[in-house]
Amino acid sequence: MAEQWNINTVKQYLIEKDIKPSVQRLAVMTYLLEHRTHPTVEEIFNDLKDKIPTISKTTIYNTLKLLALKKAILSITIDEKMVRYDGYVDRHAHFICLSCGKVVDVPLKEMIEFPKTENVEGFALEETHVYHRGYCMDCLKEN
Amino acid sequence: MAEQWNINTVKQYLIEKDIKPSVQRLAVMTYLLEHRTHPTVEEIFNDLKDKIPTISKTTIYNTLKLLALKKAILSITIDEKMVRYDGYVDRHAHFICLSCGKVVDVPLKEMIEFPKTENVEGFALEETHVYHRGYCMDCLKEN
DNA sequence: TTTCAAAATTGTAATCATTACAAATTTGAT
DNA sequence: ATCAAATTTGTAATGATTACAATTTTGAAA
Repeated sequence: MAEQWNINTVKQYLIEKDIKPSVQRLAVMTYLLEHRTHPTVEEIFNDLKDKIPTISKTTIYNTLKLLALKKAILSITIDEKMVRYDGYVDRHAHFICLSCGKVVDVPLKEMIEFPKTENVEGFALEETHVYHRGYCMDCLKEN
Repeated sequence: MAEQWNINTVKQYLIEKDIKPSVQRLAVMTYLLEHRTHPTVEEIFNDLKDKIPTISKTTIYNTLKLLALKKAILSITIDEKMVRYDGYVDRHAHFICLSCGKVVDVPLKEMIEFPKTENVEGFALEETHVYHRGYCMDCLKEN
């Protein structure tokens, strides 16, 4: 892993993004930086409630909505059932395995070119997502 | 509109895609070819029940799932709440207005290059989607 | 430090898209 | 005309997300 996060660097990151760094927000943001699995609300909640027993699922929802609004994280709609979240906001694509549901990052260099949002006329663009669907190696081997 | 569809050409299209053309499947497929609004299940159901009063929402769900599986249509997960559907399966991107929820097609020529799915190593890729989020002209004018 | 209003968090109840499932209907080959 | 398989349908269940009101925390001013 290229970067190393501690409580102060994460706190600083949130402040830069105009987010007041509460204990819960720090925990969610840190979780997403340390778990590059594109977790769901359920997964984040289940893991965080061990460290912060009083945390509620509504707070996870509120926090993720705020972090995404402030562009500190990405919300990923690649899965038809649940929204997934990504703590890394640099440009990259995503892949979901239609068999096991796993979501992984796809480096940009494996694509010809990331679409230039600036080139779409007549709209004020906020974000662009590239999603791939298919079957991962692990699932392909099993069948 | 470049293409003109009638019941026979749609029937032929379904057969080509290995889908038995029932009345309901023809109605859903025709609806998607004639309404390029990326409708939801609710919208399709509400419009079709006038022509086919006995049609059920479950059939709409079943049919859309089958059509998407056979790659006769696209299922679009650009909207966090509901899946939307597109009767056109040629390569193009989508844009959703974060204000009014409208989903429109974005021609490929407005992007540098559509990502080449063949270039992603280690996965068997089925589909690739490019989604843009932002604000449409109509909503920008109002604010 | 005390006070107090604004912000944040929490728990519960409601919403609503989607799915499960079993019954009813239709289809198509014999 | 028969009958099994495929399709359609209606209802009930599921489960992610949101609404909302109550509680707690924060942080500035006295």
